[in-house]
Amino acid sequence: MYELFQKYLDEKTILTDSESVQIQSFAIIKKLRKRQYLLQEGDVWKYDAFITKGCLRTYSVDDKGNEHVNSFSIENWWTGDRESLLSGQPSRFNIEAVEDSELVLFTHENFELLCREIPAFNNMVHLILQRSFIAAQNRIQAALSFTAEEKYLNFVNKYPGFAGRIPQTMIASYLGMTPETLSRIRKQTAKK
Amino acid sequence: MYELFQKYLDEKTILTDSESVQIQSFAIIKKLRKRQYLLQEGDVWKYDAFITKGCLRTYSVDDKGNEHVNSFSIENWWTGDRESLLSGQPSRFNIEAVEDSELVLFTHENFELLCREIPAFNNMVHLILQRSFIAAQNRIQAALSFTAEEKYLNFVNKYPGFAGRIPQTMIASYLGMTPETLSRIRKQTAKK
DNA sequence: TTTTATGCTTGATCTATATCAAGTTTTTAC
DNA sequence: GTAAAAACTTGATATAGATCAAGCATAAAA
Repeated sequence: MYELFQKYLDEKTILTDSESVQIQSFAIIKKLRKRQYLLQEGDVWKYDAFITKGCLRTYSVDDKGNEHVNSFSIENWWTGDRESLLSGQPSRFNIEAVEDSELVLFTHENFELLCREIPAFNNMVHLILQRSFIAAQNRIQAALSFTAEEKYLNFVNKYPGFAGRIPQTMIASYLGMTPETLSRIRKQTAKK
Repeated sequence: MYELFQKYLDEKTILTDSESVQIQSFAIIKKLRKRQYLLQEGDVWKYDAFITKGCLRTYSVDDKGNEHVNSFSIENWWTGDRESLLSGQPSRFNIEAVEDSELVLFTHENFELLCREIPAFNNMVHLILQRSFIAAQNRIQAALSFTAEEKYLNFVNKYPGFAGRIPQTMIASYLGMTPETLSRIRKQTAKK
């Protein structure tokens, strides 16, 4: 479904026809069934990945064997492991499809070439990165200063629709609480 | 002390003489005494700021009047409020000098001009942003999954030298715990 | 140098959330 | 369509860290 990515590009940038063609020529379409992995811990991540359909989760496993959900990504978002991409080191993360999903991949080499040759594309990428950073800052603040209930309400408010399609266990992990706590919070807030 | 910024540039990029001159021509030197503010909540932040000497803290104040330290920045780092810069909206943050400090400021307009005209400069900025994002991701993980002791040890390990020059109250706030808890942790870990 | 403010430590108690455990509902797989 | 596996709920108990309070140490100010 490359058209969905094309639509995204059209919304975010102004490209000439030949630029659009060049971008498309590098695109790799990838489909994942639910529970399939896009990336597994220990592998080096070498792509820039845009999601046209579905939902993925990025998580790590700590020394004690506990999973920690790092992020969710749905259609019209990007995913991947920026740290592994930048360092060339094996990833600490797993990226798994939460639903059947479809992606548009670019090898990072090609992606960088597009950034160099197409200023509008470069600007778009830069803007996404800035927004990601700002979102990360806000999440730090929430993680450090919110109560469990505030974290959940903030999450639902910020990402409406996520709560419905992602298992609660994963959301609890993303918010840094146990599934039991999340279950109790949902019960309480439903009352109000 | 512009030379310190020049030294930083020389380490991070390769610039022609005329590019260096252009960059310097936009630089604004700013000195802050301890406890002076670089930015106050409600003001719009319009710069890119590099610290050549000293230490600053970025914090916000929540509804209940509690301060939350968002970040510390020392010499050879950048500071500012990216959210306000990007959105043009009043900042939620205060940036205050923890020590007497010296900075090199660029108005964001000039900074963007430098990014557009000097590819090496643009690459450097892009790299800094990527690293900042990765650091933010790691901090999220620490905030959500570490115990108070792990948070402190991780902080000391990651930023040796910070612990000595920043009041514990501020470090506690940065790590999302009370000063009392940090004090007890320091006592425990000192024994070992 | 003395005074005042600020930051740090320590103890006693409280509370939000974790953990453990068992039952129920929903989803997946054959 | 039925069995097995996940996911969710609910209750009882435990605990890390917060809060409250008071005294001590260090640094700024006068």
